[in-house]
Amino acid sequence: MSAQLPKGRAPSIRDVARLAGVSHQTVSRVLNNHPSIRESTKARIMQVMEDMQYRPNLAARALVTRHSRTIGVLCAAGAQYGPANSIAAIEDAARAAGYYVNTANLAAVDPESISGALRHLMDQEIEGLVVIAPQVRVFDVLAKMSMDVPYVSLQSTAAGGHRALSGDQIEGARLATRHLIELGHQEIIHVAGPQDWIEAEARMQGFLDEVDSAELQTHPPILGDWTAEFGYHAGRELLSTREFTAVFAANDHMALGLLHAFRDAGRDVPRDISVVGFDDIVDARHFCPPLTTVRQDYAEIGRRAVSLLLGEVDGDPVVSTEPIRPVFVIRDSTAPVRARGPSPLRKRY
Amino acid sequence: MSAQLPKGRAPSIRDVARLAGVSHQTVSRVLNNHPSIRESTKARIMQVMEDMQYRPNLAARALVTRHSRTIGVLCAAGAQYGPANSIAAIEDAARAAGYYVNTANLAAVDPESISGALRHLMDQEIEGLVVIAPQVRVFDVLAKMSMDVPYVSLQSTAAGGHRALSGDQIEGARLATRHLIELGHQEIIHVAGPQDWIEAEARMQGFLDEVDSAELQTHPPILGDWTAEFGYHAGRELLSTREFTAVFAANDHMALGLLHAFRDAGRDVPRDISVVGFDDIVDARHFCPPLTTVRQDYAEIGRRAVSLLLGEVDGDPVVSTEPIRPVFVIRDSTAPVRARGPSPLRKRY
DNA sequence: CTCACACATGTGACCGTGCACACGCCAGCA
DNA sequence: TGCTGGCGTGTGCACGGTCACATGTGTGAG
Repeated sequence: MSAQLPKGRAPSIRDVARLAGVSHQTVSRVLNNHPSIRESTKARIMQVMEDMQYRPNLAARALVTRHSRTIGVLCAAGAQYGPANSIAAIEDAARAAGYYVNTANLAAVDPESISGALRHLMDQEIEGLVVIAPQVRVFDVLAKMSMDVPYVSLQSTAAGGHRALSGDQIEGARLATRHLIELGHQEIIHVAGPQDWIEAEARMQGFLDEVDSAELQTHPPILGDWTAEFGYHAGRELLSTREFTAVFAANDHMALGLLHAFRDAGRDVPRDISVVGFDDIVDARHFCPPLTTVRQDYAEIGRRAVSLLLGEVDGDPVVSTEPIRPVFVIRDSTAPVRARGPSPLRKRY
Repeated sequence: MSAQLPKGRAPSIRDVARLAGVSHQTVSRVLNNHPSIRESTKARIMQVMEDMQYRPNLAARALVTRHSRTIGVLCAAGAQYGPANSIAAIEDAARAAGYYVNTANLAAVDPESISGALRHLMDQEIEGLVVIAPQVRVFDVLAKMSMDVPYVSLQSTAAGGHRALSGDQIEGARLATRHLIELGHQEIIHVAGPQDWIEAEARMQGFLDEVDSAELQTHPPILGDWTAEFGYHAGRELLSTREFTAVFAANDHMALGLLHAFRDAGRDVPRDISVVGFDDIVDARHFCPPLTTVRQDYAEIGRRAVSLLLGEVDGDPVVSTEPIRPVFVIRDSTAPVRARGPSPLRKRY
């Protein structure tokens, strides 16, 4: 039997208190499970709450405690593979910890929209912030705004005052590059991401490191925009202007475009050209040919971000910052370089 | 010169009022731009707000008005192409209208997590809800929970008490199917989505409608799970058990898997088999071959959802429910059926 | 027997905002 | 002159929680 005293309003702790024959404060203590409450009282109150379908009013609680139990997510490119997966994981982990998540997707990355989105989040009195906006620019704005909540950035490098969390981009890129080198490739082109993306920078760094340590000639990387469309045009361009036997693309989408361009030009992958991607998006294994790539566990990164942030919020230190190692996945888009044959490079040997 | 009276606390309307030499209520009136305020007073108060960097406290406002200016998004499969794009658009549109968005991603679709996520959203006193969870099951739970806020569902059919918004799935499927029929295909297989997805159902319906009206023999559709992986296995299976010249896949990912399977088996697309997808994901034009598919404007659907919802919330009726027509995109994965040649179907003619 | 001290509970103020209502003032009208 | 009514503004309370402090009760030590 449910007793609903108030008509339109949802029941408050005072309504519960009245029915349970206690003061509102005692009810509050039950909610915050304060130690010194008689077990029988507690049980009775909880029963009444159940009956009335009582749900605490978050706004009221936030007003007085100045804690919203909400973490904010600032995200550029929310529809992209990595971010989307991280966000889903973040929400899941946060909800499991009793936290709410509020996401602000950046439509553009000008300072105006960044600070707008940030204010939007701060208005909610968020207690922590996850930034999945791997452009350098975003952090400049962030620095200016003197954030008074802890924040964690994903897919970027650590900088003043916050933690950064990401797969080891450099290591991933080195794995990919080394693989190509071990297959005998000497002329390797890197199709990178946009210059101001921190991830793009790291992947390029890994590539250059590895090429250097193998003492190969370095080709200037091509700066792309992550899209398959760009990969396609870059591929066509490359075929007519450069000599190479392998391409390392900074993500799988661009790799897809490259495959397309090479196919259009009648070049066989991997016989004529080897291609490596990055991310291991779910579709990558069904590309033509199935793509050799570097797998990143974006969901894990999201989960870690939450536990790091919540640890900081609740005071726990949390030090499990063991790197998230990328996994190299070999499929059919890479093969040993051909010593002979109608290769575009034949004339050089 | 910024005058900050309170030390730790953020300034409240009373702080602003004190500095401006008015009562807190007058400040409140400025915030809610009440008509009868002297222009000079208003200007002075706004100046003080600026100086103090005043930001209204949403929790306090929500507490008293019982309006949070937040809309909730309940979402299954948030990392999928369509939903991710819709969500980004929803957030954008909502923010532009001064609303906040709170997203709850469903990890699983059991009644338990659905109602949990829903309660989570209701706790925030959301004023409207967008449901992007196209499984029938979700709506059963929703119906049971006697929602007291208006809600709009995306990618599903209208049912009791709420509006539904989606691209015209049936029309899209008919376009795809008709295209194949016009190319002369008579043995067309449909690889559908999961049975309990409303979209999957609609696409299948469109397919069947069109096949019926062309008086072709109907093949039983194959029920898939939207993934490329499934498409791949389905493709292998099909080749060994059925006779057909074309496949209509209920989404692009499954189509990708099909392409892969056919390629592996040495069948040429589109020469031997035509394939049509659905969604026009950004990568589709770089598939091998570039995929003929049905484009859906998920962002537009998201935007419409917001304006519909906000119209209902604010009392405006808003009737612009002109259907969102899908666009059929012809690329290279479809071709006229071959009258002769080493087709797997030759023996039937 | 009394004092101190935990335990279990109650009382009242306060968080920042909006709302209902009251107030003073001035204009228009009978 | 007095009454009405709108304008611009102020006063006090309510919203639903939490916090600081007060209160009453039992229990063991001195």
